[in-house]
Amino acid sequence: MTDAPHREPRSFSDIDEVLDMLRADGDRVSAARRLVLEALFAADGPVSADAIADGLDGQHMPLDRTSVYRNLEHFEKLGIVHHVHAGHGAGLYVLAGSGEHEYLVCERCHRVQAVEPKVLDAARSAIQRAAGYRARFSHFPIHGLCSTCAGATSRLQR
Amino acid sequence: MTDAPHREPRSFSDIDEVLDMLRADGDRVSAARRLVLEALFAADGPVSADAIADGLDGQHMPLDRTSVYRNLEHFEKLGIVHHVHAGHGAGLYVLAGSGEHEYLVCERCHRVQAVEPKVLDAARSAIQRAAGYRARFSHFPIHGLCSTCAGATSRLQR
DNA sequence: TTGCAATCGCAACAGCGTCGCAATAGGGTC
DNA sequence: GACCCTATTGCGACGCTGTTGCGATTGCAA
Repeated sequence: MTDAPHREPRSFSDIDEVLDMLRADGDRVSAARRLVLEALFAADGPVSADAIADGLDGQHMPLDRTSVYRNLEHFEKLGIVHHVHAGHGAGLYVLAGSGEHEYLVCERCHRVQAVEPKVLDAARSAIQRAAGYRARFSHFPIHGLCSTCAGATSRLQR
Repeated sequence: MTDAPHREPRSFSDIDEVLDMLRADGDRVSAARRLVLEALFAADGPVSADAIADGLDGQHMPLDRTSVYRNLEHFEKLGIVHHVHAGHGAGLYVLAGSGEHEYLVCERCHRVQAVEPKVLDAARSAIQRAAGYRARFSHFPIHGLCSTCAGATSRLQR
């Protein structure tokens, strides 16, 4: 799970568009590649490499973990995929097709929420002012309590 | 590296104070425990369990990794130590003695900077407003570029 | 000094990710 | 459609981080 994409994120909305991007690159369109992409398109959020290898739900034939990791890394280099570290446990992969996102993870319900980077710009400025850091939450998300869990917790504490 | 401390962070400034806290708790003061604490006091920031086991610099006799992990976890339950995930790689442990801290990690130079929680309160409010999350950066830090590296990067890009 | 439970250290294991290498299979060419 | 070349696959093994089981050791209280 090497960092740093080699290309800018690329936009697409279709699996065939991605396959064409691969072909245009001189890459082969193998069965495994197709299945990894199908799993990513089928997922409704970031998913682990293992989940993809198992076919998310056991639908498709199980793929070799190594190949899945290699393809995800390959896709990441091409700007088709990127990954997030949502806490302990495995890294999670998402299609980059709809532009960059940043993430928030609830420490209690473990839900991973994606937001447009501009949503966090005010927070980014505050961090810049307070600590001099230019923060990015696309690879390592913000951790905390989502509103639902925060509500539940404070109700319990009362 | 189980989460959730069992006690509130406790304050202390001295290794003997900590040893007394252990004794007061009915815990034994073993050689291994003493060495782990010495390593934590000697470190000038968060350190990995392996670094502690190796004696930071090979000064003390190497300790068993398992024992180090078990002691760190034990100390964490007592509110003496807590740990941070600074990126890929191993978790990092710090004494809790001087109160809670939150962390920022530079994605480029990998330096881990600790700040008082109140420094990030404005950012926390901005996140609360923008996404409804109550953010905590004490266990999973903020990632980004520190001012030095951000400066170096923008200079290179020019 | 003795006795016993807390702690230790070793060996083994689990999860995540990577590497090396021989076998397979895309896909261009004839 | 057959052929060839090499990108890609899948297997086995490994590395790192952390955990578990268990017999041996050792604090420490009596």
